[in-house]
Amino acid sequence: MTAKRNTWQREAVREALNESEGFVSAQALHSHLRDGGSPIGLATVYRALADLATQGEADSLQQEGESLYRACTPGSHHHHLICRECGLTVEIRADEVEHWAKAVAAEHGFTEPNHIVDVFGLCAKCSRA
Amino acid sequence: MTAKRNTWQREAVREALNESEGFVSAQALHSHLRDGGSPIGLATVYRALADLATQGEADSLQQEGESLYRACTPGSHHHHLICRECGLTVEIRADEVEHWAKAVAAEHGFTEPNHIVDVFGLCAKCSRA
DNA sequence: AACACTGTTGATAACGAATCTCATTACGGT
DNA sequence: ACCGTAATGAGATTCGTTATCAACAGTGTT
Repeated sequence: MTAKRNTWQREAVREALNESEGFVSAQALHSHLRDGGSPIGLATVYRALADLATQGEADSLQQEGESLYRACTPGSHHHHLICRECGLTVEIRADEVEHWAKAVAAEHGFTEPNHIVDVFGLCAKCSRA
Repeated sequence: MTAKRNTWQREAVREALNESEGFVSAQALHSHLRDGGSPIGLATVYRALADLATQGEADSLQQEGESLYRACTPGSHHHHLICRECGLTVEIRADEVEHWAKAVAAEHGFTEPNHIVDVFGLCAKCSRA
């Protein structure tokens, strides 16, 4: 009976992730938690984030050689519109793109298609500055 | 008169990149060059690849914490269909996606939209195995 | 062709993100 | 309360990438 246990650390990471606007790095999240008085370890934050991503409770993307994470609505496939400046993130559904990806893959004989689709830009607020 | 100089090292990297099928890491390219008898340094390979990417002669993507590079047709915006197994890569044009990305960005007040779009899958050959 | 100027190279050190180790802790069922 | 074992965490380790800096080599000039 290998069972997954519930620890306050995992919950702390989940909460901290939910409080964060936009994508954050594991290290940033760890610092934030420590600043908040939590004695949580860095390795644990990495593990918790990896788990959350696996379970579909968090999305991740790679930027400048590091992984960034963000809480997301579980069970729904979606993509992100991200502000390069402030990190503000909007979830976007894009059925057209899903179909396109699948079609393009099939067209070239590829199977089991995955895809990475992210849009970066400057949000309205940052555009004015 | 700050001028960029032509060295055999840069040319060697460009050639090695053109010979490679699919995306390769800087380290892999360096090993390949050394195996071929070239005494080129690792740092130089990194610099050359970064330059090529900046000049639009190479595309790069991040996978599992490392940057991969590939020669590409300069001046043309395109995306990639990549085999997870063997690395075979196909350049794909996708005007629909370009428009979609621009539209979605504008819709949410975002300006200067960039986007990352890559499709992964198993190519016909690898699908059979 | 010799020269000087300066961009480039490369061995190595340094850095940083992420993972591994392993003794200790603590969750969860009995 | 007890036990089995998953989870934790401080530190060491791995690994990709970048910085350092003295030696080198393109490039334009004389």
